[in-house]
Amino acid sequence: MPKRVDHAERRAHIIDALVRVAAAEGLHAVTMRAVAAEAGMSLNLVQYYFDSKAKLMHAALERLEQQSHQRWSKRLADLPQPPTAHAFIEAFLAEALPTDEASRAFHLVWTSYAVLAMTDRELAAEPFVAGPDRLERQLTDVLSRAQRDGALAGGRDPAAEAARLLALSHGLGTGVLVGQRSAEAAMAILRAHLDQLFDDRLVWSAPRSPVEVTSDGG
Amino acid sequence: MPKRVDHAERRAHIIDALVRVAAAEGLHAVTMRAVAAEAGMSLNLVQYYFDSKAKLMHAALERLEQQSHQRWSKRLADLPQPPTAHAFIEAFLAEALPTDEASRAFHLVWTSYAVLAMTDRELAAEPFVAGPDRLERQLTDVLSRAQRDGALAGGRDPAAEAARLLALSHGLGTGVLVGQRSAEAAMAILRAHLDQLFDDRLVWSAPRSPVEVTSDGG
DNA sequence: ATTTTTATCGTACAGCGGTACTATGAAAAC
DNA sequence: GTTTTCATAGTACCGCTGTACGATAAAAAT
Repeated sequence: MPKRVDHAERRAHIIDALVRVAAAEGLHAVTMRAVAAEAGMSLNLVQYYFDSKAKLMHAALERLEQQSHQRWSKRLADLPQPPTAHAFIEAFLAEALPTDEASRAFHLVWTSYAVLAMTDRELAAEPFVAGPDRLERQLTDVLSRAQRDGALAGGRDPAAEAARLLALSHGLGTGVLVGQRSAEAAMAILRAHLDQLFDDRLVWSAPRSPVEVTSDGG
Repeated sequence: MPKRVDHAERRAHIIDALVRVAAAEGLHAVTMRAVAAEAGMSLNLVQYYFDSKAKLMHAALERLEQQSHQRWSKRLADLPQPPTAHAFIEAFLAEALPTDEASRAFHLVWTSYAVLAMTDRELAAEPFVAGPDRLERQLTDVLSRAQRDGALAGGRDPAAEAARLLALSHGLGTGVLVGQRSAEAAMAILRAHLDQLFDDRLVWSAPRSPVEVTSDGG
Protein backbone atom coordinates (compact mmCIF):
# COMPACT_ATOMS: atom_id res chain seq x y z
CA MET A 1 0.00 0.00 0.00
CA PRO A 2 1.29 3.43 -0.93
CA LYS A 3 1.92 5.81 1.82
CA ARG A 4 0.76 9.17 0.60
CA VAL A 5 -2.83 9.55 -0.39
CA ASP A 6 -4.91 12.46 -1.55
CA HIS A 7 -6.98 13.20 1.49
CA ALA A 8 -9.35 15.50 -0.31
CA GLU A 9 -10.12 12.81 -2.85
CA ARG A 10 -10.58 10.24 -0.11
CA ARG A 11 -12.92 12.49 1.80
CA ALA A 12 -14.93 13.23 -1.31
CA HIS A 13 -15.22 9.52 -2.01
CA ILE A 14 -16.56 8.90 1.47
CA ILE A 15 -19.00 11.76 1.31
CA ASP A 16 -20.32 10.52 -2.00
CA ALA A 17 -20.95 7.20 -0.34
CA LEU A 18 -22.80 8.97 2.44
CA VAL A 19 -25.00 10.75 -0.06
CA ARG A 20 -25.80 7.49 -1.83
CA VAL A 21 -26.79 5.87 1.43
CA ALA A 22 -28.84 8.87 2.50
CA ALA A 23 -30.60 9.09 -0.85
CA ALA A 24 -31.44 5.41 -0.89
CA GLU A 25 -32.37 4.77 2.71
CA GLY A 26 -32.71 8.14 4.35
CA LEU A 27 -30.44 10.21 6.51
CA HIS A 28 -31.29 8.12 9.52
CA ALA A 29 -29.68 5.15 7.80
CA VAL A 30 -26.39 7.00 7.57
CA THR A 31 -24.14 5.28 10.06
CA MET A 32 -20.39 5.18 10.07
CA ARG A 33 -20.51 1.51 9.17
CA ALA A 34 -23.04 1.93 6.37
CA VAL A 35 -21.00 4.72 4.83
CA ALA A 36 -17.82 2.68 5.12
CA ALA A 37 -19.45 -0.30 3.45
CA GLU A 38 -20.88 1.85 0.65
CA ALA A 39 -17.48 3.44 0.16
CA GLY A 40 -15.88 0.02 0.08
CA MET A 41 -13.58 0.62 2.97
CA SER A 42 -13.32 -0.22 6.62
CA LEU A 43 -15.11 1.59 9.38
CA ASN A 44 -11.79 2.75 10.72
CA LEU A 45 -10.95 4.67 7.58
CA VAL A 46 -14.07 6.72 7.81
CA GLN A 47 -13.05 7.57 11.33
CA TYR A 48 -9.59 8.27 10.07
CA TYR A 49 -10.58 10.82 7.45
CA PHE A 50 -13.34 12.39 9.51
CA ASP A 51 -12.73 12.38 13.20
CA SER A 52 -16.33 12.01 14.21
CA LYS A 53 -19.71 11.44 12.66
CA ALA A 54 -20.68 15.03 13.38
CA LYS A 55 -17.74 16.29 11.33
CA LEU A 56 -18.57 13.87 8.55
CA MET A 57 -22.13 15.14 8.44
CA HIS A 58 -21.00 18.74 8.35
CA ALA A 59 -18.49 18.03 5.61
CA ALA A 60 -21.16 16.28 3.56
CA LEU A 61 -23.45 19.26 3.86
CA GLU A 62 -20.67 21.58 2.72
CA ARG A 63 -19.92 19.38 -0.25
CA LEU A 64 -23.56 19.26 -1.25
CA GLU A 65 -23.65 23.01 -1.14
CA GLN A 66 -20.56 23.34 -3.30
CA GLN A 67 -21.78 20.77 -5.80
CA SER A 68 -25.08 22.55 -6.07
CA HIS A 69 -23.25 25.77 -6.75
CA GLN A 70 -21.12 24.11 -9.40
CA ARG A 71 -24.07 22.57 -11.20
CA TRP A 72 -25.79 25.91 -11.16
CA SER A 73 -22.73 27.64 -12.59
CA LYS A 74 -22.40 25.03 -15.29
CA ARG A 75 -26.01 25.35 -16.28
CA LEU A 76 -25.64 29.09 -16.42
CA ALA A 77 -22.52 28.81 -18.54
CA ASP A 78 -24.36 26.58 -21.00
CA LEU A 79 -26.83 29.38 -21.67
CA PRO A 80 -26.30 31.68 -24.65
CA GLN A 81 -24.43 34.67 -23.33
CA PRO A 82 -25.73 37.01 -22.23
CA PRO A 83 -28.85 35.13 -21.25
CA THR A 84 -32.20 36.82 -21.13
CA ALA A 85 -33.77 37.18 -17.73
CA HIS A 86 -36.38 34.67 -18.76
CA ALA A 87 -33.81 32.07 -19.81
CA PHE A 88 -31.69 32.74 -16.77
CA ILE A 89 -34.52 32.18 -14.37
CA GLU A 90 -35.86 29.21 -16.25
CA ALA A 91 -32.45 27.59 -16.01
CA PHE A 92 -32.38 28.33 -12.34
CA LEU A 93 -35.76 26.77 -11.80
CA ALA A 94 -34.85 23.73 -13.83
CA GLU A 95 -31.91 23.20 -11.54
CA ALA A 96 -34.08 23.61 -8.48
CA LEU A 97 -36.23 20.67 -9.58
CA PRO A 98 -35.29 17.02 -9.09
CA THR A 99 -35.27 16.00 -12.73
CA ASP A 100 -32.76 13.18 -13.15
CA GLU A 101 -31.72 10.61 -10.58
CA ALA A 102 -28.64 12.54 -9.48
CA SER A 103 -30.66 15.67 -8.96
CA ARG A 104 -33.29 13.72 -7.11
CA ALA A 105 -30.67 12.27 -4.79
CA PHE A 106 -29.25 15.69 -4.14
CA HIS A 107 -32.58 17.28 -3.36
CA LEU A 108 -33.67 14.41 -1.18
CA VAL A 109 -30.54 14.54 0.95
CA TRP A 110 -30.58 18.31 1.05
CA THR A 111 -34.16 18.31 2.24
CA SER A 112 -33.31 15.73 4.87
CA TYR A 113 -30.58 17.99 6.14
CA ALA A 114 -32.93 20.94 6.16
CA VAL A 115 -35.42 19.07 8.30
CA LEU A 116 -32.63 17.98 10.59
CA ALA A 117 -31.49 21.57 10.94
CA MET A 118 -34.96 22.60 12.07
CA THR A 119 -34.37 20.99 15.45
CA ASP A 120 -30.63 20.44 15.77
CA ARG A 121 -29.14 23.72 16.88
CA GLU A 122 -25.80 22.01 16.38
CA LEU A 123 -26.19 21.59 12.63
CA ALA A 124 -25.63 24.92 10.97
CA ALA A 125 -28.91 26.34 9.80
CA GLU A 126 -26.90 28.84 7.81
CA PRO A 127 -27.03 27.04 4.45
CA PHE A 128 -30.78 26.79 4.64
CA VAL A 129 -31.46 30.44 5.23
CA ALA A 130 -28.41 32.29 3.93
CA GLY A 131 -28.36 30.19 0.77
CA PRO A 132 -31.95 30.88 -0.22
CA ASP A 133 -31.53 34.47 0.87
CA ARG A 134 -28.62 34.91 -1.51
CA LEU A 135 -30.53 33.26 -4.31
CA GLU A 136 -33.47 35.50 -3.61
CA ARG A 137 -31.31 38.60 -3.84
CA GLN A 138 -29.80 37.33 -7.07
CA LEU A 139 -33.22 36.68 -8.53
CA THR A 140 -34.40 40.05 -7.35
CA ASP A 141 -31.54 41.72 -9.18
CA VAL A 142 -32.27 39.90 -12.40
CA LEU A 143 -35.94 40.71 -12.14
CA SER A 144 -35.22 44.35 -11.40
CA ARG A 145 -33.09 44.57 -14.52
CA ALA A 146 -35.79 42.81 -16.50
CA GLN A 147 -38.31 45.28 -15.20
CA ARG A 148 -36.14 48.20 -16.22
CA ASP A 149 -35.97 46.64 -19.66
CA GLY A 150 -39.72 46.39 -19.73
CA ALA A 151 -39.65 42.62 -19.96
CA LEU A 152 -41.78 42.07 -16.89
CA ALA A 153 -45.54 42.06 -16.76
CA GLY A 154 -46.83 45.27 -15.29
CA GLY A 155 -47.12 46.08 -11.64
CA ARG A 156 -44.75 43.46 -10.35
CA ASP A 157 -42.47 43.83 -7.37
CA PRO A 158 -39.15 42.14 -8.17
CA ALA A 159 -38.42 41.18 -4.56
CA ALA A 160 -41.85 39.69 -4.05
CA GLU A 161 -41.63 37.87 -7.36
CA ALA A 162 -38.25 36.45 -6.44
CA ALA A 163 -39.59 35.15 -3.15
CA ARG A 164 -42.56 33.71 -4.92
CA LEU A 165 -40.43 31.96 -7.50
CA LEU A 166 -38.21 30.46 -4.85
CA ALA A 167 -41.09 29.24 -2.73
CA LEU A 168 -42.92 27.91 -5.74
CA SER A 169 -39.96 25.97 -7.07
CA HIS A 170 -39.26 24.55 -3.65
CA GLY A 171 -42.85 23.49 -3.18
CA LEU A 172 -42.93 21.88 -6.57
CA GLY A 173 -39.64 20.17 -5.87
CA THR A 174 -41.05 18.63 -2.74
CA GLY A 175 -44.08 17.47 -4.66
CA VAL A 176 -41.82 15.72 -7.13
CA LEU A 177 -39.68 14.19 -4.40
CA VAL A 178 -42.70 12.82 -2.64
CA GLY A 179 -44.04 11.37 -5.86
CA GLN A 180 -47.11 13.54 -6.10
CA ARG A 181 -46.11 15.06 -9.39
CA SER A 182 -43.70 14.27 -12.18
CA ALA A 183 -40.76 16.55 -12.75
CA GLU A 184 -42.20 17.35 -16.16
CA ALA A 185 -45.53 18.44 -14.70
CA ALA A 186 -43.74 20.59 -12.17
CA MET A 187 -41.61 22.16 -14.84
CA ALA A 188 -44.71 22.90 -16.87
CA ILE A 189 -46.23 24.76 -13.95
CA LEU A 190 -43.05 26.71 -13.47
CA ARG A 191 -42.89 27.62 -17.12
CA ALA A 192 -46.47 28.79 -17.03
CA HIS A 193 -45.64 30.93 -14.04
CA LEU A 194 -42.67 32.39 -15.85
CA ASP A 195 -44.70 32.99 -18.96
CA GLN A 196 -47.13 34.95 -16.87
CA LEU A 197 -44.37 36.86 -15.15
CA PHE A 198 -42.72 37.82 -18.41
CA ASP A 199 -45.94 38.05 -20.34
CA ASP A 200 -46.60 41.27 -22.16
CA ARG A 201 -50.15 40.25 -22.96
CA LEU A 202 -51.11 41.18 -19.43
CA VAL A 203 -51.55 44.88 -18.97
CA TRP A 204 -53.23 47.14 -16.51
CA SER A 205 -56.83 47.84 -17.13
CA ALA A 206 -56.47 51.38 -15.86
CA PRO A 207 -53.61 53.74 -16.63
CA ARG A 208 -50.95 52.95 -14.19
CA SER A 209 -51.13 55.92 -11.87
CA PRO A 210 -53.84 54.95 -9.39
CA VAL A 211 -52.80 51.41 -8.78
CA GLU A 212 -50.73 50.44 -5.83
CA VAL A 213 -50.20 46.75 -5.55
CA THR A 214 -47.94 45.76 -2.72
CA SER A 215 -47.34 47.46 0.54
CA ASP A 216 -43.79 48.11 1.50
CA GLY A 217 -40.64 47.00 -0.20
CA GLY A 218 -38.62 46.55 2.91
CA MET B 1 -56.02 1.90 40.12
CA PRO B 2 -59.21 1.55 38.14
CA LYS B 3 -59.42 -1.26 35.78
CA ARG B 4 -61.12 0.12 32.73
CA VAL B 5 -59.45 2.96 30.94
CA ASP B 6 -60.29 4.84 27.81
CA HIS B 7 -57.79 3.44 25.37
CA ALA B 8 -58.44 6.07 22.75
CA GLU B 9 -57.74 8.81 25.25
CA ARG B 10 -54.61 7.06 26.42
CA ARG B 11 -53.34 6.62 22.93
CA ALA B 12 -54.06 10.22 22.10
CA HIS B 13 -52.15 11.30 25.19
CA ILE B 14 -49.13 9.26 24.14
CA ILE B 15 -49.24 10.50 20.57
CA ASP B 16 -49.38 14.08 21.77
CA ALA B 17 -46.25 13.40 23.78
CA LEU B 18 -44.62 12.00 20.67
CA VAL B 19 -45.47 15.12 18.72
CA ARG B 20 -44.04 17.33 21.44
CA VAL B 21 -40.80 15.38 21.42
CA ALA B 22 -40.60 15.38 17.65
CA ALA B 23 -41.31 19.08 17.42
CA ALA B 24 -38.73 19.97 20.03
CA GLU B 25 -35.92 17.60 19.17
CA GLY B 26 -36.73 16.11 15.81
CA LEU B 27 -38.26 12.86 14.70
CA HIS B 28 -34.98 11.08 15.24
CA ALA B 29 -35.26 11.87 18.94
CA VAL B 30 -38.54 10.02 19.15
CA THR B 31 -37.76 6.87 21.08
CA MET B 32 -40.14 4.74 23.05
CA ARG B 33 -38.44 5.86 26.22
CA ALA B 34 -38.49 9.55 25.33
CA VAL B 35 -42.18 9.40 24.48
CA ALA B 36 -42.95 7.55 27.68
CA ALA B 37 -41.06 10.11 29.73
CA GLU B 38 -42.79 13.02 27.98
CA ALA B 39 -46.14 11.33 28.50
CA GLY B 40 -45.32 10.80 32.17
CA MET B 41 -45.68 7.05 32.08
CA SER B 42 -43.52 4.00 31.98
CA LEU B 43 -41.94 2.61 28.87
CA ASN B 44 -44.07 -0.45 29.19
CA LEU B 45 -47.31 1.46 28.86
CA VAL B 46 -46.27 2.87 25.54
CA GLN B 47 -45.61 -0.67 24.43
CA TYR B 48 -48.92 -1.67 25.91
CA TYR B 49 -51.04 0.81 24.00
CA PHE B 50 -49.06 0.54 20.79
CA ASP B 51 -47.54 -2.84 20.18
CA SER B 52 -44.46 -1.58 18.42
CA LYS B 53 -42.74 1.65 17.59
CA ALA B 54 -43.76 1.28 13.96
CA LYS B 55 -47.42 1.17 14.92
CA LEU B 56 -46.97 4.15 17.21
CA MET B 57 -45.41 6.11 14.39
CA HIS B 58 -48.23 5.18 12.05
CA ALA B 59 -50.86 6.09 14.59
CA ALA B 60 -49.21 9.44 15.20
CA LEU B 61 -49.24 10.19 11.50
CA GLU B 62 -52.92 9.32 11.30
CA ARG B 63 -53.71 11.55 14.25
CA LEU B 64 -51.79 14.43 12.73
CA GLU B 65 -53.79 14.01 9.57
CA GLN B 66 -57.08 13.99 11.41
CA GLN B 67 -56.16 16.99 13.52
CA SER B 68 -55.15 18.90 10.44
CA HIS B 69 -58.48 18.06 8.90
CA GLN B 70 -60.30 19.21 12.01
CA ARG B 71 -58.46 22.51 12.19
CA TRP B 72 -59.21 23.10 8.58
CA SER B 73 -62.90 22.33 9.08
CA LYS B 74 -63.05 24.67 12.05
CA ARG B 75 -61.41 27.46 10.15
CA LEU B 76 -63.81 26.95 7.31
CA ALA B 77 -66.78 26.94 9.67
CA ASP B 78 -65.64 30.27 11.12
CA LEU B 79 -65.96 31.86 7.72
CA PRO B 80 -69.12 33.74 6.78
CA GLN B 81 -71.29 31.24 4.99
CA PRO B 82 -71.19 30.81 2.13
CA PRO B 83 -67.60 32.00 1.85
CA THR B 84 -66.34 33.62 -1.29
CA ALA B 85 -63.76 31.68 -3.23
CA HIS B 86 -61.22 34.28 -2.25
CA ALA B 87 -61.96 33.98 1.46
CA PHE B 88 -62.12 30.22 1.26
CA ILE B 89 -58.74 29.89 -0.32
CA GLU B 90 -57.18 32.51 1.89
CA ALA B 91 -58.37 30.60 4.92
CA PHE B 92 -56.91 27.46 3.46
CA LEU B 93 -53.57 29.09 2.86
CA ALA B 94 -53.50 30.58 6.33
CA GLU B 95 -53.92 27.11 7.73
CA ALA B 96 -51.14 25.78 5.53
CA LEU B 97 -48.68 28.19 7.10
CA PRO B 98 -47.00 27.67 10.47
CA THR B 99 -48.32 30.77 12.21
CA ASP B 100 -48.56 29.99 15.92
CA GLU B 101 -46.48 27.57 17.95
CA ALA B 102 -48.97 24.75 17.68
CA SER B 103 -49.15 25.11 13.94
CA ARG B 104 -45.40 25.28 13.74
CA ALA B 105 -45.07 22.05 15.70
CA PHE B 106 -47.57 20.35 13.47
CA HIS B 107 -45.91 21.43 10.26
CA LEU B 108 -42.48 20.56 11.52
CA VAL B 109 -43.47 17.04 12.48
CA TRP B 110 -45.51 16.58 9.36
CA THR B 111 -42.58 17.63 7.21
CA SER B 112 -40.32 15.27 9.12
CA TYR B 113 -42.72 12.45 8.34
CA ALA B 114 -42.83 13.45 4.70
CA VAL B 115 -39.07 13.28 4.45
CA LEU B 116 -39.11 9.95 6.19
CA ALA B 117 -41.68 8.65 3.74
CA MET B 118 -39.43 9.56 0.84
CA THR B 119 -37.17 6.62 1.64
CA ASP B 120 -39.13 4.32 3.91
CA ARG B 121 -41.36 2.26 1.71
CA GLU B 122 -42.84 0.93 4.93
CA LEU B 123 -44.27 4.27 6.00
CA ALA B 124 -47.37 4.96 3.99
CA ALA B 125 -46.60 7.60 1.43
CA GLU B 126 -50.35 7.85 0.92
CA PRO B 127 -50.97 10.86 3.16
CA PHE B 128 -48.30 12.84 1.37
CA VAL B 129 -49.59 12.32 -2.11
CA ALA B 130 -53.28 11.45 -1.73
CA GLY B 131 -53.76 14.25 0.77
CA PRO B 132 -52.34 17.01 -1.39
CA ASP B 133 -54.07 15.47 -4.38
CA ARG B 134 -57.41 15.74 -2.66
CA LEU B 135 -56.72 19.29 -1.60
CA GLU B 136 -55.71 20.12 -5.13
CA ARG B 137 -58.96 18.75 -6.50
CA GLN B 138 -60.89 20.70 -3.89
CA LEU B 139 -59.09 23.89 -4.78
CA THR B 140 -59.60 23.22 -8.45
CA ASP B 141 -63.32 22.92 -7.89
CA VAL B 142 -63.49 26.16 -5.98
CA LEU B 143 -61.44 27.94 -8.61
CA SER B 144 -63.57 26.53 -11.40
CA ARG B 145 -66.68 27.85 -9.73
CA ALA B 146 -65.00 31.18 -9.18
CA GLN B 147 -64.08 31.29 -12.82
CA ARG B 148 -67.66 30.57 -13.85
CA ASP B 149 -68.68 33.47 -11.65
CA GLY B 150 -66.14 35.67 -13.35
CA ALA B 151 -64.18 36.22 -10.17
CA LEU B 152 -60.91 34.93 -11.56
CA ALA B 153 -58.41 36.94 -13.51
CA GLY B 154 -58.56 36.16 -17.18
CA GLY B 155 -56.95 33.24 -18.91
CA ARG B 156 -56.34 31.12 -15.85
CA ASP B 157 -56.50 27.35 -15.71
CA PRO B 158 -58.12 26.33 -12.41
CA ALA B 159 -56.19 23.07 -12.13
CA ALA B 160 -52.87 24.74 -12.78
CA GLU B 161 -53.69 27.54 -10.37
CA ALA B 162 -54.62 25.03 -7.69
CA ALA B 163 -51.32 23.21 -8.13
CA ARG B 164 -49.50 26.50 -8.04
CA LEU B 165 -51.23 27.63 -4.87
CA LEU B 166 -50.46 24.36 -3.15
CA ALA B 167 -46.82 24.36 -4.14
CA LEU B 168 -46.44 28.02 -3.25
CA SER B 169 -47.95 27.64 0.19
CA HIS B 170 -45.86 24.60 0.89
CA GLY B 171 -42.69 26.32 -0.22
CA LEU B 172 -43.48 29.36 1.90
CA GLY B 173 -44.30 27.11 4.83
CA THR B 174 -40.89 25.50 4.61
CA GLY B 175 -39.27 28.90 4.46
CA VAL B 176 -41.02 29.86 7.67
CA LEU B 177 -40.13 26.59 9.37
CA VAL B 178 -36.51 26.99 8.50
CA GLY B 179 -36.49 30.52 9.79
CA GLN B 180 -35.86 32.21 6.49
CA ARG B 181 -39.05 34.19 6.54
CA SER B 182 -41.60 35.21 9.11
CA ALA B 183 -45.08 33.80 8.90
CA GLU B 184 -46.37 37.32 8.33
CA ALA B 185 -44.08 37.86 5.35
CA ALA B 186 -45.12 34.52 3.91
CA MET B 187 -48.76 35.36 4.36
CA ALA B 188 -48.24 38.70 2.66
CA ILE B 189 -46.79 36.95 -0.38
CA LEU B 190 -49.68 34.53 -0.44
CA ARG B 191 -52.19 37.35 -0.20
CA ALA B 192 -50.49 39.16 -3.04
CA HIS B 193 -50.67 36.00 -5.10
CA LEU B 194 -54.35 35.64 -4.32
CA ASP B 195 -55.00 39.27 -5.10
CA GLN B 196 -53.44 38.71 -8.46
CA LEU B 197 -55.40 35.54 -9.03
CA PHE B 198 -58.70 37.16 -8.15
CA ASP B 199 -57.74 40.55 -9.41
CA ASP B 200 -59.98 42.14 -11.96
CA ARG B 201 -57.54 44.94 -12.54
CA LEU B 202 -55.53 42.48 -14.59
CA VAL B 203 -57.23 41.80 -17.87
CA TRP B 204 -56.25 40.64 -21.27
CA SER B 205 -54.88 43.25 -23.53
CA ALA B 206 -57.81 42.52 -25.77
CA PRO B 207 -60.66 44.61 -24.37
CA ARG B 208 -63.09 42.80 -22.26
CA SER B 209 -66.24 43.55 -20.39
CA PRO B 210 -65.33 45.32 -17.19
CA VAL B 211 -65.40 43.14 -14.12
CA GLU B 212 -66.41 44.74 -10.93
CA VAL B 213 -64.18 44.93 -7.95
CA THR B 214 -65.53 42.87 -5.12
CA SER B 215 -64.38 44.91 -2.22
CA ASP B 216 -63.86 42.23 0.34
CA GLY B 217 -65.61 43.47 3.40
CA GLY B 218 -66.19 39.95 4.65
C1' DA C 1 19.66 0.70 8.85
C1' DT C 2 16.91 2.44 12.00
C1' DT C 3 13.21 5.31 13.19
C1' DT C 4 9.10 7.76 12.28
C1' DT C 5 5.07 8.63 9.85
C1' DT C 6 1.01 7.11 7.39
C1' DA C 7 -2.68 4.40 5.72
C1' DT C 8 -4.95 0.58 6.80
C1' DC C 9 -7.14 -3.28 9.64
C1' DG C 10 -9.57 -5.67 13.48
C1' DT C 11 -11.67 -5.47 17.59
C1' DA C 12 -13.39 -4.03 21.94
C1' DC C 13 -16.26 -1.13 24.85
C1' DA C 14 -19.97 1.48 26.61
C1' DG C 15 -24.50 3.33 25.74
C1' DC C 16 -28.89 3.30 23.84
C1' DG C 17 -32.90 1.41 21.37
C1' DG C 18 -36.79 -1.80 20.60
C1' DT C 19 -38.77 -5.77 22.30
C1' DA C 20 -39.93 -9.59 25.43
C1' DC C 21 -40.63 -11.52 29.80
C1' DT C 22 -42.37 -11.74 34.42
C1' DA C 23 -44.78 -9.75 38.33
C1' DT C 24 -48.62 -7.52 40.83
C1' DG C 25 -52.50 -5.24 42.60
C1' DA C 26 -57.19 -4.28 41.44
C1' DA C 27 -61.41 -4.58 39.18
C1' DA C 28 -64.67 -7.58 36.67
C1' DA C 29 -66.72 -12.04 35.78
C1' DC C 30 -68.33 -16.04 37.36
C1' DG D 1 -65.06 -16.19 46.83
C1' DT D 2 -62.41 -17.63 43.29
C1' DT D 3 -60.81 -16.85 38.76
C1' DT D 4 -59.89 -14.09 34.99
C1' DT D 5 -58.76 -9.91 32.87
C1' DC D 6 -56.58 -5.47 32.79
C1' DA D 7 -53.51 -1.64 33.66
C1' DT D 8 -49.35 -0.91 35.34
C1' DA D 9 -44.36 -1.76 36.80
C1' DG D 10 -39.56 -3.38 36.47
C1' DT D 11 -36.07 -5.42 34.12
C1' DA D 12 -33.39 -8.22 31.03
C1' DC D 13 -31.70 -9.18 26.35
C1' DC D 14 -29.84 -8.47 22.02
C1' DG D 15 -28.41 -5.71 18.32
C1' DC D 16 -26.61 -1.53 16.65
C1' DT D 17 -23.83 2.81 16.95
C1' DG D 18 -20.09 5.92 17.80
C1' DT D 19 -15.68 5.89 19.51
C1' DA D 20 -11.24 4.28 21.25
C1' DC D 21 -7.41 1.32 21.28
C1' DG D 22 -3.96 -1.45 19.61
C1' DA D 23 -1.48 -3.85 15.45
C1' DT D 24 0.82 -3.87 10.96
C1' DA D 25 2.96 -3.06 6.74
C1' DA D 26 4.90 0.16 3.77
C1' DA D 27 6.90 4.38 2.64
C1' DA D 28 9.62 8.42 4.22
C1' DA D 29 12.91 10.49 7.05
C1' DT D 30 16.96 10.22 9.56
